[in-house]
Amino acid sequence: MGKESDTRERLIRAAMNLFHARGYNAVGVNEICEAANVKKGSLYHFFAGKRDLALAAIDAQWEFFRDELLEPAFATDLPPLERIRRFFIMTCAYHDSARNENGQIKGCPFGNLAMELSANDEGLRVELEKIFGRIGGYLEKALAEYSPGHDARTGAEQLLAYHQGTVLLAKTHNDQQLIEAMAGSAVELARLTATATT
Amino acid sequence: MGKESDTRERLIRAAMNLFHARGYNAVGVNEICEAANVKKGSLYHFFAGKRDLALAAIDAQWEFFRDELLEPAFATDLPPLERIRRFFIMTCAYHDSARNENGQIKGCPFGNLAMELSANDEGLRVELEKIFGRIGGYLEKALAEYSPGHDARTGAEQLLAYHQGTVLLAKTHNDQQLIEAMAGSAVELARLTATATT
DNA sequence: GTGGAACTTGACCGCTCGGTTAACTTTGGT
DNA sequence: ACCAAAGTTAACCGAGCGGTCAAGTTCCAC
Repeated sequence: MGKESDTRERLIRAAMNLFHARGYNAVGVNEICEAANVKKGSLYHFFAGKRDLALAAIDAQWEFFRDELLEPAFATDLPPLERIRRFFIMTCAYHDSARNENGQIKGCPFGNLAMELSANDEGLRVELEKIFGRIGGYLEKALAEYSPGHDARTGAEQLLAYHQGTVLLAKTHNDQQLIEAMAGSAVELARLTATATT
Repeated sequence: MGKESDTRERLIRAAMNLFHARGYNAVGVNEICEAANVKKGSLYHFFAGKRDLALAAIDAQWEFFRDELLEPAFATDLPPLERIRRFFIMTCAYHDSARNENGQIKGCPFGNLAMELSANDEGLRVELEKIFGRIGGYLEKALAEYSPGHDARTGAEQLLAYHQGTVLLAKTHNDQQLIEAMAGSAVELARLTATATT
């Protein structure tokens, strides 16, 4: 019966959750192993080290983020700009439901790691850069559909920055409502750049 | 002759620079002591611990940020919205000149720490929240001058989010030019919210 | 059934972490 | 000149870090 070991998956899931909740350097491999109910030797059987596990965790986080947030938010049942609004609203809802044990908002899993690790690990920096590029792709597609022929790429980068900044502020204030409150201005920002002269 | 020991100040300066360059958890007290040319015992003579030193470093960073960036950027020699543009441009120039040894952009000293520590240390979270509030105050003042009677507070929060997100993206792409490129849209965002109906 | 790879386990490694201690030197008030 | 307080120094913690290893167990192809 295809009951292959799920050790590897448990490790990735535990690492994903712990890194998101508390950051890379604040979480030790022992803690990850305990959370995954896996002995440390097994971790080093499947992964070259903590950093390698982090790469796998980032990948898993991306798949989760794409399937649970990006794809639903940018589904084409709504007009383009309303998808962007929905992206912000769903981000707010997620952060509300996925708080830490201490009641603290976690923030963007990619933004958190990008801030903590970009200056220390070029490889991880590039990996997170790629993920931001993919998120930007969703925004760009919506903008292009809203205003064909315009420079959707730049507008997407602006909206991505606005989204990241909003989540960072929400985390710092520990108030996810801030994200939803910014949804309207995000849409206006999108409309503005899509109709700019340049 | 008033040659009081500057040990304490050297520690704060070293901690400020190292925490900004590589983050809180990635930097050890030994490294800080070496950089400050101070023995560890002296650190614990002046500070209760690493966290306490971090608080002092955040305070020093704030004074630097205020004097070198905020005050010059928001000087009233320019009209309100142009001060906001100058804030972005000066942020870009700063990040260009203050790169790490490895050529990597450091990012916002407060945003970095807020992302890394907000979920782990409520006290530090509140401290960084206060600093964001002060930065927002500068933006709010400019917005209020541009459009008296409007809700400058909300607009300031939006611009602060946009600024933080821009710096995060610049750090992740390791390209400070992105910040300057966003200056124009920041001004448009400011104009937009200052003339909104609500 | 047997052999070999995949996987698991727990003991163990060197190292660095944040922090402590006690003895010493300097400093400033009286 | 004296003394206490302030500051400095180097040796020293226990703990936890990321990582290793060799012996065991499970699993599957043949």
